[in-house]
Amino acid sequence: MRISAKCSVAIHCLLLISEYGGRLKITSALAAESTGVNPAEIRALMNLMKKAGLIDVKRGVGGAYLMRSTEEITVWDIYQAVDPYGLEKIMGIHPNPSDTCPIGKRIERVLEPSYTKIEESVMLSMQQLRLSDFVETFREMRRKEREERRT
Amino acid sequence: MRISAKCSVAIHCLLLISEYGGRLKITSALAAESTGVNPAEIRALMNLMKKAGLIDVKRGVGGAYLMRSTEEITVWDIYQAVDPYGLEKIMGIHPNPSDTCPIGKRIERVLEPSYTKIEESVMLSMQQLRLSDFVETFREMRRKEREERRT
DNA sequence: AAGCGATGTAAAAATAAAAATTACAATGAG
DNA sequence: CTCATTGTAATTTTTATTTTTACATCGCTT
Repeated sequence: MRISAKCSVAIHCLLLISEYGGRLKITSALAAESTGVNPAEIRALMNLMKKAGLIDVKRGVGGAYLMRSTEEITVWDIYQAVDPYGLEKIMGIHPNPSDTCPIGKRIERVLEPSYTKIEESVMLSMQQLRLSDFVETFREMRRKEREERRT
Repeated sequence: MRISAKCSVAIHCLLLISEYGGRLKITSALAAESTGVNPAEIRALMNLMKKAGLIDVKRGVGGAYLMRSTEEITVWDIYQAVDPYGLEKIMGIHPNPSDTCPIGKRIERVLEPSYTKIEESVMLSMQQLRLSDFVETFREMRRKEREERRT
């Protein structure tokens, strides 16, 4: 799992729960198999989503369950739960500017307001994407594939 | 320079050119001193911006110069020049999903359209931010500081 | 209440990405 | 021709992240 695919893995897990949670018990072993990611990492990820109130994970018996409808879970909710400092990765600020140079000593404060704007627009677009959108895309995809096979 | 501060360093360099390029020759050594980043990295960064047509860098004699007005250089221009794959860092997709699991084998295609939307919104907000905005913020900041000192 | 299949989580090890450094050929003005 | 400088490749170092291992804990089930 390079360059933070955390959010993708999290969505993958949520889709497993949403689409197969009724029939199968979604354990870390099952999700690990499906995602290709280590069970311990899956457990850590699931645990973060549990703490954020998105899912419930049963100890002892095992299994994960949605705590909200798929319309009530946005990508922003997931992203925040699972990779809270992720956004800083696109726009980090260099840590050792000169404190004698007029630009250097102000650069952080000069960049900050604009970076905040960018982050806000990411937040906004993530808030507009819901787990239900992925569910629909997935189901639509299967439907089409089935049709194709019939022709 | 951790977690891709490339864009920040690039903006820092452009501000040096814009604000002090008339009086000083902006060399990699000078920019390295001001940013706290290695001269070789500065040269690489400047070279990328040169290739993107944002600045001109004189070989032999040295020095960097803007090729467009500060209004005509957006953060998106800079970001694209300097860190073209940067956006993938916020939303990477896990590389080894199961190809037998119904979710696993479709996950990449399920995620992609939404991720594209997010990237487009980042692009849009970066396109709305110009180098001139940073110049203004910088000058305004100095002006206020001078005023404060007078009281 | 013992067994069992799970989770939660810490710690260690491995891996990969990114950055810093070094080095030097190429450049072009004077 | 000299000199300060760029362009760039190669190497080393550093740091972040992931993977793995391990095990205490949990709570059904029998």
